[in-house]
Amino acid sequence: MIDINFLRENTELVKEALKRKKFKVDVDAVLELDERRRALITDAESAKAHQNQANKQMSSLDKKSDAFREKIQEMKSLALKTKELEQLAKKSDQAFQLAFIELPNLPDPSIPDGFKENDNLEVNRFGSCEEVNRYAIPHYDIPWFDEGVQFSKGTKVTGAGFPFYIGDIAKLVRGMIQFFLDEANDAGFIEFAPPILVNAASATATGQLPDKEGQMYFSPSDELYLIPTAEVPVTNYYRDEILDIKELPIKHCAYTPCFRREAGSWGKEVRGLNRLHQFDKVEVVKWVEPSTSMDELEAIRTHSEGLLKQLGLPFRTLLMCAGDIGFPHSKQYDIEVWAAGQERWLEVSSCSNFTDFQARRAGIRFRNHDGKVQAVHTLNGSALAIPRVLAAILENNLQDDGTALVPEVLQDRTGLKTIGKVQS
RNA sequence: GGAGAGGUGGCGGAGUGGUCUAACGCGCUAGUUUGCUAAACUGGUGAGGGAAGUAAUUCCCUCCGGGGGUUCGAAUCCCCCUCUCUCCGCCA
Repeated sequence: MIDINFLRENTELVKEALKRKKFKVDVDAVLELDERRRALITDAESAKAHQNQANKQMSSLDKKSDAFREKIQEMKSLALKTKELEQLAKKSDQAFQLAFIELPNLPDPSIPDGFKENDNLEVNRFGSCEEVNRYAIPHYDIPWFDEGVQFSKGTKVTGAGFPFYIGDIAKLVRGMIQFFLDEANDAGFIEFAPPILVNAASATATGQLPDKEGQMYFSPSDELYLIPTAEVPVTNYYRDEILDIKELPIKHCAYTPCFRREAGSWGKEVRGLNRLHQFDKVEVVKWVEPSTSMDELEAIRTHSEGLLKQLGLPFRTLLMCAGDIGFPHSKQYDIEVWAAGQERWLEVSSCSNFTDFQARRAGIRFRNHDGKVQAVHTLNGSALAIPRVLAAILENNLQDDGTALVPEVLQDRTGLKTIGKVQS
């Protein structure tokens, strides 16, 4: 959530900033609820204070005296009135919280305006997508692809979008996970192996709830959500804690499978590995001192870009426009890999600065140099999402004999130099 | 899954209806003393929210695992949930 004090004091500025995002909000309604809530809280608290004081006097009275009996009668009605006022205050506070939590984070001034894909600003590019590999074809059209990534078996066992990876492809997936984790470790991210089911409080803290309710798999009997990204359990590790400023920045990474319902986005654009309900991803997460967070965002972006460079895959980095970034995001880069067979860009990483939005919501704070408790800034980045990287490797690295060259950094980890069958 | 015991501040730990403004100890911190360190002594030491003030600050409300209840009044009594420990069962 944003800072309520900032909202009260800079209402117009907040309104203008939120107009840049795609979310419909009614700032005035929130402020009205806030005022109403505060008035009712003041009423309830002064009634309670009065009652407390009267109660204190009672302890000095003899319980058997008439004075005590009289006082009790008086107190009964006082208590009743206090309870009523407290109920009103509680209800109005809940109404406020409900509306307040629907306000998205403010977009950073440095990001471009816009609501469409081509409003995003390309800020970096590596490799060439014009220099066509004449052997490249879409990964799902590669003759041996169906054998290595078995959608039909996955559909039988689970449903669409849950493929089996077989043999060398499975090894390649494992090798990538290993490579990404090794790189993150080398960059100072301490590894987590987190739970992949989370409760509603966690999903709310990181901003998946209420905004993306329908996008997560949910187990009603346990009231647990399957994580859409490792960000959720990893960020919540420090929920409701006050961190020591000397510990900052805290850096963690985690490999997890990720689960997304992707309701309503099934179709031609999502063939093969382009979009799955379950996929593997390595995520990096940081908790930082607020003044450093924009630099830390650049560091995450550079880290993720470095992975693609080492894999030798062409990519571009987009600075996302205000209308295209997520609910809790302030600034976000998307990194897209070039899939030479499909001749399209595939998003393989999203690097985000949530500023203090997530941290305030999640109660992750630190004691600043003045000794005051303040929300940290949280950031995260995919480093990287595996199926689309796999798709890019298969497409971009196809050779004249029909096999695909395994990137050098993965060769030792997998024991493979090439993947697939030689064409007969 | 069954039985029992528990969950109190940063930590240990007392408290079984009003004097809890949570004792006492440890830790941390400021000061005094001191050639330095240590020790001793003295004071301070949480979070969230509300009101007033430019502000430093002051006053108030809430918080003893979570939620609900009883009561004029709950850390304390009742109900539900949850977690930890011990024993038993089951099990990758």
